[in-house]
Amino acid sequence: MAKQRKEKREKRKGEVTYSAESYSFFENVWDVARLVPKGRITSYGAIARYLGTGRSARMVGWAMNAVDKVTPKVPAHRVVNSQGLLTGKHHFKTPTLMQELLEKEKIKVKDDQVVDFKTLFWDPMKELG
DNA sequence: AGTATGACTCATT
DNA sequence: AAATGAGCCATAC
Repeated sequence: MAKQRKEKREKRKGEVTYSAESYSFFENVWDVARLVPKGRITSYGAIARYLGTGRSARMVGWAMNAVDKVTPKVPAHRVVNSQGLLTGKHHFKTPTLMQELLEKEKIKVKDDQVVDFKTLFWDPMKELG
């Protein structure tokens, strides 16, 4: 029994097996995240709102937590919180990776906060809808 | 099965 | 202007 459970777990890790609803939700989150242009950023809440789930920004965070398990890759580093703060940096391979990736795209970061956040902000509602 | 926990956000104080 | 509380809802334990 324990073995079965373990196998189930492994499978889960490798694939994306959520309930039908959350499955599409996660997929949508990733899709939107992938649409964020290089050198721009967006926020969890913006994605949530674009998907119509309004206040479930936390779930967007959960979706980001799962980007390891999914392809093509999702530029999770381009998703920050509503203030432009790099709140998710501890979930990257190294705590500094997120900032490094951003700086690679000419996005300046100071004290874990994106400089010119307002200017660089990419709103899916505006850009897509 | 119920509680705790977030890569969040908004309103209120 | 900074701190606090409440809403959010899928996972983890």
